[in-house]
Amino acid sequence: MARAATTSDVFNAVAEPRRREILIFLLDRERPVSDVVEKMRLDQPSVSKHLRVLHDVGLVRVRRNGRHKLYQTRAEGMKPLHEWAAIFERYWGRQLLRVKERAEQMARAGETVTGKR
Amino acid sequence: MARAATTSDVFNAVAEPRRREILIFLLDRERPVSDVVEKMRLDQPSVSKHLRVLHDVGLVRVRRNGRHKLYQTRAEGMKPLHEWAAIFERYWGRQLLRVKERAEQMARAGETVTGKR
DNA sequence: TACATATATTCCTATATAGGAATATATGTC
DNA sequence: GACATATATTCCTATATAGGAATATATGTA
Repeated sequence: MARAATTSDVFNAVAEPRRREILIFLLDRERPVSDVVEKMRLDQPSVSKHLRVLHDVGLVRVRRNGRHKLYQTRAEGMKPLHEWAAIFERYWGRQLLRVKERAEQMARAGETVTGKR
Repeated sequence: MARAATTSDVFNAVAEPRRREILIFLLDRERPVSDVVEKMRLDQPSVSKHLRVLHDVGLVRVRRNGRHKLYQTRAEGMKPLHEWAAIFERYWGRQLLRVKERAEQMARAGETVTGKR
């Protein structure tokens, strides 16, 4: 099996660095595709393709304004990713402490019980 | 260009659903590969390969215990992902409000100015 | 309608999987 | 050392890109 499609979920969509940049760029206000092209220094078709992926997974919204299409990041779309990452938050301090404890324990054992290096 | 390597960063590593499952399974304590195999219902080589990716990006730690290797999630490794997702947090409520406002505005315009439906 | 501008889609290719199958490596025990 | 157990690596294949090139579609304007 190959990798899952980039459009299969938010996780896959934001795996691409360019798309993460685009999301930040479109976070504070809506902008036409041409602005993204200029900012990203990517060809227009590439930008359109990235925007399509982001739209498919609900990370941007679009509306037409004349011949422009205005894209903006849908911050709520990031919730699944944020909530998932938050699961790990409560383990940060705790785990660092435990690893440190074990390291010290092993260091003591090395000093007093064996000649282990 | 193809997609970036799964080992290029945390974002790419967690794009794979199985790896996300493994990370949760290994979050509270260290476990041998065989436990992961049993839990995930994947072949052992597949699990080893997933663990390799996770280790390469710093999302798990390993230590040998006899002929077992004990893996555990390194929660701190998730920080980059968590911090990046957190950027979007402050836009959640705000954006929802604005979109609602504009929708109402357009609705009013449709009622009073034109016959637009 | 003809034309310019803005954006999207299609076609192409090199690349990187994810999992299955087979095999290799490492460690413990007798 | 011989053998069993635990884990890792290699080889294989189907699949899905990401970007470049070319083209198609949509909209505004004269």
